[in-house]
Parts: sequence; C-alpha cells; structure tokens
Amino acid sequence: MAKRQKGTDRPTIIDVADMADVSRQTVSRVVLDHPRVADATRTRVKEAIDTLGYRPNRMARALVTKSTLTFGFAAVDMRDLHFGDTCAGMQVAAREHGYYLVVTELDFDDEGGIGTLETLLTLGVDGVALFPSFLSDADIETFAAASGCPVVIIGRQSKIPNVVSIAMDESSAAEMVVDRFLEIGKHHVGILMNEMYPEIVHDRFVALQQAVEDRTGVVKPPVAAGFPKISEGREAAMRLLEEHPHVDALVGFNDTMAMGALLACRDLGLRIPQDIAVIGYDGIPFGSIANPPLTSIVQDSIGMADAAFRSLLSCLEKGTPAHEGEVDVWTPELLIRESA
Amino acid sequence: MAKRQKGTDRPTIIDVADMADVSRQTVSRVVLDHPRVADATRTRVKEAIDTLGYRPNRMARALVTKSTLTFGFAAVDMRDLHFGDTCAGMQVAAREHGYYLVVTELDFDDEGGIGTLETLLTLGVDGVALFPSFLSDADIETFAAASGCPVVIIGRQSKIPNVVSIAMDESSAAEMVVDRFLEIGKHHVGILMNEMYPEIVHDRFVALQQAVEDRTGVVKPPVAAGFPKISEGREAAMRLLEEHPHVDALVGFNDTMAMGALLACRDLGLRIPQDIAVIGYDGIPFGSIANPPLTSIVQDSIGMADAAFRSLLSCLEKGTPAHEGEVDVWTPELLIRESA
DNA sequence: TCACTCTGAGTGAACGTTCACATCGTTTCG
DNA sequence: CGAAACGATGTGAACGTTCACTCAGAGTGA
Repeated sequence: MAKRQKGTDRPTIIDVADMADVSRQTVSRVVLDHPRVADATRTRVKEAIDTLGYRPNRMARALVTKSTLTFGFAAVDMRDLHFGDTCAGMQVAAREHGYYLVVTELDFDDEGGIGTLETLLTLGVDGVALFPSFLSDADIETFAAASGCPVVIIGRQSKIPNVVSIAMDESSAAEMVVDRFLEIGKHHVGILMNEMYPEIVHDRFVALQQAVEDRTGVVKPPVAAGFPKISEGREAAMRLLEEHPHVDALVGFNDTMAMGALLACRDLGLRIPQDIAVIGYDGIPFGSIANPPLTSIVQDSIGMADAAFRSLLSCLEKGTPAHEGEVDVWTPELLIRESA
Repeated sequence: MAKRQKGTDRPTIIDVADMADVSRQTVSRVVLDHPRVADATRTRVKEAIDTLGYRPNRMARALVTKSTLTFGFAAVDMRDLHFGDTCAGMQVAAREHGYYLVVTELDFDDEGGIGTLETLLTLGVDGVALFPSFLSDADIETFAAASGCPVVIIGRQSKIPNVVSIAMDESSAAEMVVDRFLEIGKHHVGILMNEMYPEIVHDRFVALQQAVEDRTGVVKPPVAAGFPKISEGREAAMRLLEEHPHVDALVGFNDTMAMGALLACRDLGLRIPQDIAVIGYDGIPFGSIANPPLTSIVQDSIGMADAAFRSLLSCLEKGTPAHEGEVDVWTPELLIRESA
C-alpha cells in the first residue's frame, strides 16, 4: 500500500553522518542534545542536518525508546462545543513539549467505544485523554489497566484507580446557579436535563438536585429531559412549565437547551427574567446575543485541557501510573448577563 | 524518557508465533490477510492472537512499509466553528479505512506555520490536510513539494500544483446572497469583512464584490472590517452604516459578524428585515435564536472533510501526487430565516 | 518417470533509530 | 611517572515488523 513517493526520500541519519564524516551515533547525540560532543563536531553535524534537511524518523525512534511522544485524545463528540477549546488546549500544551496529539472520535457502536481505544493503543500512544466518554467507570478502569499508559478523563468526576479525572466542580456550579436564582427572588427551580450519555450528565444532575434541596428545601425539583438541541430544549421547557406552572427558574444542562427554554418562555408570554429566570451551562459566546442574553456557568476548557496534558506528562515522568483516582476539580464561574 | 510501564509489555509477533508454533512470517501473513496460509494454520494463529491480545505495532510496521496509516490535519484555529465538523468528518472517514488523524494547530509565529507542518512530517504522515491555512499559495506549494505526500487544502480555492483544494463555491454563494437581497427589495449592499487571515477571506471578498457589481451595478460596495467577534461585527456595522446610511443590506463574512450587525441595526433603531436585511455565512445553529433569526449561507463541512480524506486516499492509491491544482467546489445553500 | 507448477511455510535482511558498551587519547592527581 | 578519570567518538545489537527469497512437498501432464 501507498509507497512513499519516489524521489523525495527523506535523508536518514546515515546521510548526515556521511556528510559530516562522523558516525551515526554522533549525529544521534547531536540531535538529542547529548553533552559529550565536541563543539566543532556539533556545528559540523548541525550544518549537515540543515543542508540535507534531515528530520529524525519518529517511528524508528519510537521503536527503540518505546515512547512515541504522542498522546491520544478520544472525544465522544467532536461537534461538542467544548471540543475545539479542549483540543486546542491540549494541542498547544503538547506542542510546547514536543508531543503530538492523535484525536479520535469514540464510536459508541463499537463495543461502546472500547474498541476504538484499543486501536488507539496500537499506535503506541504514550497516554490517553478521554473527553469525556460515555464508557462506564468499570470499563475505563479495565482499559486503563490494559493500556499500560497514563489515562486522564476530562469533564467527568470519576474516582477510578489509576485514572486522573479533571472536571468542573459541579457542586459549586449548582450552588451558584441556585444562589443566583434566590438572589433575584426565584424559589421554584426546574431542571432541563440532557438525556444523552447518562454517564456524563449524572454528576451535574445530582449536584443540581442537591443544591436545590439544600437551598430551597424542595426535595425532588421538576425535571424534563431532551437532547441538547435548541428545539428539544424548547419542547422540554414547554412540557415542564405546563406541568409545573409555578416554576419561576429554569436551569438548562447547557446553553443550547437553555436557549430553547428562552424560546419556550417567550412562547408562553413569560417575561425573562421578571416572570421566569433562565441559566445555562457553558457560557458560549452566542449566549450574549440571545434574547435576553443568557446567564450561564462557564468553565475554563482550555485550562482544563492544559492541566490534562500536564497530568499525563507528569505521570510519564514520574513513571507512576497509579494515582489513586485523583480528581482535579476546577471551580467554574457564573457569567451573569440578563436572563437571571 | 518515560519507559512503557513494566508488566504490561504488549505481546509481539514472536510471542504469537511461539504459541501457534509457526514462524513470525506466517503470523504476519495471517494478520495481513495474505492468501497463502492453510486454513488450519490460520485459525491456530488467530486463536493465539486472541488469547494473547496481540496487536501489531504500527511503528515497526511503518518503518518497513513507509506508510503510517496516519494523516495530518493542520488547522489554523481549533476554536473555529467548522473545526469540529471538519475534524469529525475526516476522522470518521479515516477510521473507516483504518487510518488515524493527527491534529495540530498551525502556529502563525512559527515561520508562519510552515515549521509546524515540517514537524508533522517527521511523524511520517501519509498525507496532510490543511484547514484552511493562512500560508501563502507559494509556501504551500513549496511544502507540498518537500513533503513527498499528498496535500489537500480545505476551505480555500487555490490552484496550487500537486495540491487538491476543496472549497465552497464562493461565487455562487455570493450570488445567492445578493439575489436574496434583491428578491426582498434591497439594492444597497454593505460588506462586513473579516480582517483576520487575508489569504483565507480573499476569495469570499472578491466573490461578493463581483456579485454586487454584476447584479446591482455598484462597483465598489461599502466595506467595513473587524475580527470575527460579535462585538467587532457590531462596531464594524455601526461604522459602515454611519458612513453609508443608504445601505439597506448587510452581509457578514460569518454568522458571528452578522450577529454583531444585527445588534448594531437595532441600536440604530432599524427594523430587520424591513429597514435593513442581514445575511451571514456558516449557518450556525445559534443563528436560529438570534433576533431575528439569521439568514445564512451554509456549507456541508462534514461532507467536505470526507471528500478531503477520500482525495488524500485516492492520491495514495493511485500513487500519483501530481494533480494539476485540482479544485473540488461545493455548492453551498442559502438558509433562509428571518433576517433576510 | 521427469520436469513443471503450485502451495504452504521458513530465513535473512532491512527499515532508521538509540542503547550499552568499547576504544583511544588526554588530562589530573597522588 | 603511573594509574585513574574523563572526554570524544565508534561499534554491534536491538526494537517489531515486512519483503524478497528460498525450500520442501504435493499435484499435474506428457
């Protein structure tokens, strides 16, 4: 299959060695910045490298070092709003350290994604970041054990042995939401839940329920669910408000659903935020042009991705795979606009 | 650096060979589905592979085949709205064919991105997709020549030797925009241009100018520029409308800018679309919750990404790097909502 | 029966690096 | 002055595959 095109064979280390009249090992030493090389030799080799345009072959290197300087980044949904930020965050951090990122979308149908991950391993990645993955904790644990490389999971708080998890602090986010509602005099909170990927949204749901209970005393606040689309958010909000007309505060699992809720409220002739307040999650820029501009919980996706990379790297450097289910919790912020 | 963690050494082809009591070459033949293997042997080897959990080492394979089954995907901005779709499109297509995607963000500071690309090559990618890249055509041509692998550029119509380019048909998009304006009685078009990355936006600008001239007879329509942010779109629109109060139709280079324009129009007390019509590009879902919902040009990012992958693959299979600056043009659609 | 083809399997080399070790000349120090 | 230490370089092997050969045996046809 697909041979490298003729005539453009990249120069090998031997070509450089020949040109600089040294052994390939010496060239290797120059490339790897080993100390024991005479300055004269070093410059001679560097010149040869430049004129020849030599770049070391990472595959050959990986074969002997067992390290590919490559991380796998497995996302559930690349069309997710946070994907771009997260990917960018990891990639920038990776490049700073000379690493590459192989991204792959987890395929739910393929053994629930575990197959995709397994295949990723054949590439010889040095570590894997999951974002955020609908795999069960047990599956991730198994995978992490079998992978033989550090695994980090972004966007989910899971206490899995040998896996670092990096997530927003859902409890404090939920408290911020409910507190804001109370602050503007809203006491009857309804929840618009994302019904995709229960593994992922579970934490948020529990945290919101808990916060509502703690702050308002309501034990089981009204809930409606839908896929994270504007239209479904609108329908879910509509259902919820029809069943529970006393609800005067709506929190959507993400801005998309919250924007749907905005539409539903207007359909029902409710003024926002006078009659009903709405808060979303994600703080997407388009929230600012919603009508009214959407108040939202915002997290630092790029920072979290950066932390994920560093976490993988530090595991690698310390050579310790086994962190006992470390959880790196990031405190979100409430971006107050006009809808609440 | 970072040895593979002990105890989890993956089995090699030799382990399988030992277990199945054949030579490593026979195992290789089974793995690669070569015909000349007896059925009995084949099943025996397959069993050994399964029990041992053997997966071929791609690096070792790549070293001899010169093919890594990996494509590079270099994006200018991973936070771009199309990035997720494009990435997903390529990745799904890639996985279907057993390929991987290495993504990297082009760093403008680093020799204008060419350094990043060069580094990508050390990974031994079989092909490179640029999305869409602010590199000049000349730089891309040089890179393509030096890369020794197929190169495709998504989102820009460039006639570069040996490079396939896949882009939306800017001319017909521009015509759709202007025709729509005329259809609803707007004759004075203003352009809100993205001032980032002139290499990228140039085609769109020229096409719009041309369409305006062709259809309305206005030779140099009013233009204002800004970065693709809502706030800057708003300011640009404001400037443009102050200077050219007769303008009754605004086209933004993307939905973000167009949404800013929406805001500016309302600031000025203009009714949309009665007093002034607005059209954007990209057709992002949030356009539907703008006030009023935004009419927009939409392109099939996923389909284009898929085409990009297939193009790379077919170059590889045909072994022909040299397509004479092929341009694959995709016709966009006008998504009519309420702003025009 | 002989030469031929076909099938299934094995062997040595090669891919481009790095690692562990060996070599050799020069300096340092008791 | 001799041994030890050090500094600069070279050598052979190894990493895990696949490729181009080779080889043995079985079947085929004149």
